[in-house]
Amino acid sequence: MPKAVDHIERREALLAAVWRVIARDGIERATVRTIAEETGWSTGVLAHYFADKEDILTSALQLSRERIRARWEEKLAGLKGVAALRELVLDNLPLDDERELETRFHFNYWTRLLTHEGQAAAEWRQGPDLVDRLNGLVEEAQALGEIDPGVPSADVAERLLALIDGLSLHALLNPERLTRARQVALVEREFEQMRMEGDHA
Amino acid sequence: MPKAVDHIERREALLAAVWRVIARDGIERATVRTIAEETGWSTGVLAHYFADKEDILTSALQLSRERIRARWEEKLAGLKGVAALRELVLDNLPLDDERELETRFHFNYWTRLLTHEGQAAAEWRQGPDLVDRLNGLVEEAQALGEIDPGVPSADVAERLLALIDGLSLHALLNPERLTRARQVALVEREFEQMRMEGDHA
Amino acid sequence: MPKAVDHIERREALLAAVWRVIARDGIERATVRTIAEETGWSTGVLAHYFADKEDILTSALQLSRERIRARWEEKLAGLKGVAALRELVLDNLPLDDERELETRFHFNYWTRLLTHEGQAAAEWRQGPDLVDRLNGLVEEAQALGEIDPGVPSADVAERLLALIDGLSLHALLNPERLTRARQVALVEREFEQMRMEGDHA
Amino acid sequence: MPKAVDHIERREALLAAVWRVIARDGIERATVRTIAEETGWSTGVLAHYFADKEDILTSALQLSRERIRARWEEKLAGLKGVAALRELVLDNLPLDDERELETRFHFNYWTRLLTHEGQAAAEWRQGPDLVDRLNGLVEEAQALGEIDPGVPSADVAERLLALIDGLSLHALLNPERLTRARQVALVEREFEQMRMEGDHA
DNA sequence: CATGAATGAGTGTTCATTCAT
DNA sequence: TATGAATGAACACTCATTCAT
Repeated sequence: MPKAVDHIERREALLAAVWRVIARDGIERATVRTIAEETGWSTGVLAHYFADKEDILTSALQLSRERIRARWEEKLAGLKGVAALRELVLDNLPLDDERELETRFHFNYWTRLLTHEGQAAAEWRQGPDLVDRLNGLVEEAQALGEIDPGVPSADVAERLLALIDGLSLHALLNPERLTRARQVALVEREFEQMRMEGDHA
Repeated sequence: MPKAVDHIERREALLAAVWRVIARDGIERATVRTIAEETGWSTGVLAHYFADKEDILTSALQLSRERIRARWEEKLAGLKGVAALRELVLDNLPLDDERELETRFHFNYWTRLLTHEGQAAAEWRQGPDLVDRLNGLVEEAQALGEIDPGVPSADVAERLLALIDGLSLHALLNPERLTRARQVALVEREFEQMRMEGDHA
Repeated sequence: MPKAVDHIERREALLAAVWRVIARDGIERATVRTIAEETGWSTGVLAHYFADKEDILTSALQLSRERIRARWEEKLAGLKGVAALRELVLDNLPLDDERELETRFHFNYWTRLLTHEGQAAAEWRQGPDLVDRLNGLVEEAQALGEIDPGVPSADVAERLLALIDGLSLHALLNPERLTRARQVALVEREFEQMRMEGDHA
Repeated sequence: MPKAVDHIERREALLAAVWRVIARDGIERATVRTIAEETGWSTGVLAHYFADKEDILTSALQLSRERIRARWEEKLAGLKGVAALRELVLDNLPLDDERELETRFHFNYWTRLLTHEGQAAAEWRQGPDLVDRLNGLVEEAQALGEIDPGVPSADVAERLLALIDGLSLHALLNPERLTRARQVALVEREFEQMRMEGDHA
């Protein structure tokens, strides 16, 4: 009998290599050969676990999303309203190496989405429902009287989402200007203001 | 006497073709041959005016930036403080087809920037200095008493920049959710709030 | 004590799977993996019984030839001269699905034979000695006075052989034009004529 | 200006290389690389003149057919009935090196047709209308009283076609047994017999 | 100045083959 | 004896780049 291989584990190891390659070299340079090199195996191995290059990429995205979602569950456990919201926003910034890799990875996907427009875009587009999650927590915070209920929750959520991805992008592009500390500080100020508005009203 | 060819003019004509191709077919499809066909010249002519395909694309980007900057001058003429700030933010959102293409193009470059870090990155990075411009106008608005002078102008500028690019990104990714009208509405609300805070203080 | 496996029996079972795959999917699609799946065993097992993919296919061919020869014995039993000749010619036409597959397969090999001339060509070439068999029966028929003894038997045999393979080929290429019924009719006419010539002389 | 290239001439030169490769190595070994090597150019050149590998192969077939048809016109000029028929049959046998190459080439196509069944088969299938041509000449010969008008012309044509391809095949497979002289002799005997039958009736 | 013929490295993909278990 | 994980060469195809004309 050949070596027993844990398929799921192996798949995840391969996909992790995909993340690294894309984060490091960009999705354009993420060829099957490059990915194979990063995994330490030959190109043929990828054919065992994935139907297609497309399948490789979408699987990598999917796994990443699952991990992120799992992390949310963990971090948000026991938190409510603004406290949860704050945690969720901070979790989605590239504040450590792991999340910086994630951020690079996802930006690359988005760019691909923008250029390949039309293809299997729809599948990729359905992100980790961050907007919905933000929206739910905003509503919760409003119900708890933590923030101004006068502003539509969707607007607050959309602004937070824009803030997250805008800060993430510039943090990657100009890490000297937008240090991790600075990102946190800006988010804190944002939440302070949100609370103030709530008090104000 | 050789045919007198206005290099600059010709270059711009060629770059205009690059834009048309990208706008029509997407960046992916913008091969040297496709671009050459669009210009009406042969592929070889591109070699005369550009070193590289890379050079073709970066030149197109640069030209785009010059045009954007020129548009700013025009739009901001006679405006001051918050009014100018508002105009500048709105100008940087993908609110018409031209700017949507610009945004798409710039995102593409930013992603490349994330990976090609060593090389011509520095050159690309010096973008249309939007942050500085935002910062200057924020300071102006603070001096005019339009917005709260208690908040560091750099923070306000950074947040606006994040908002611009965050909204831009999501507008491209989810045009149904983040329609042009919605983008404008969200920006208006932002400025309303800024003013309120100013009043408040 | 190792499991006792009847090599010959197993080999034939595997080759039967080869035939099924080819009949179902075509020679092109008959990959080692496909064949292995059809056998119900793993791909590795084929390596035990065959040196090569080439070996798999030639073995399948050889088995086919043995079966054909066995079929001849059966069909020609008790027949002599023209009657036997007629039966032999008809047996070598693609008049049912099994023989159509055989024909397809043999043509494929002949074409390979045209190119691989040096190597195992000799081995392949020694086909089911159809010419010799035809020749023998023609001589028999001549001896029996059924057909004109004036024509060299080798010529008659060669023409019949050409007829067989020419009709077979076109039957596969243009099954609408050269239906099975039409093939039989043409052969019958040929034999009628042969007899007439015999009578005539 | 770059070297002026006669596109048609170049195309034909490339296609001649395709013939040579297929006749020599078989259609399976006729890869784009092999063909390119035979042409003496790089693989990229083939991309200039042909859309596809499929296009390369079908173009090669088409050109070959055109040449054969042109040769018919030439050889049959001024001939009628049986004389023309005889010439046409002989022309389609591999009686010189050129026609042997053609025969090898076409047999390879047929085999591909048999295995790839279903694809662009229809296009390839429409041969150089040899059957129709044979049929026409048989009718002519019957009208001229050269051969028995009692036998359906289609049957005679079909038999001649089978004879042509059957002999061709075996001439390639067993050149020692079926020499060129022997092929001619067999054909002559066939025509003698046809005439005899005509007289007889 | 401009051409476009020619190059050849690089792409995703398939698949016969090998071999440790 | 049998497995199937792993290999890596070969495939058709794309395309930026070069350069003789």
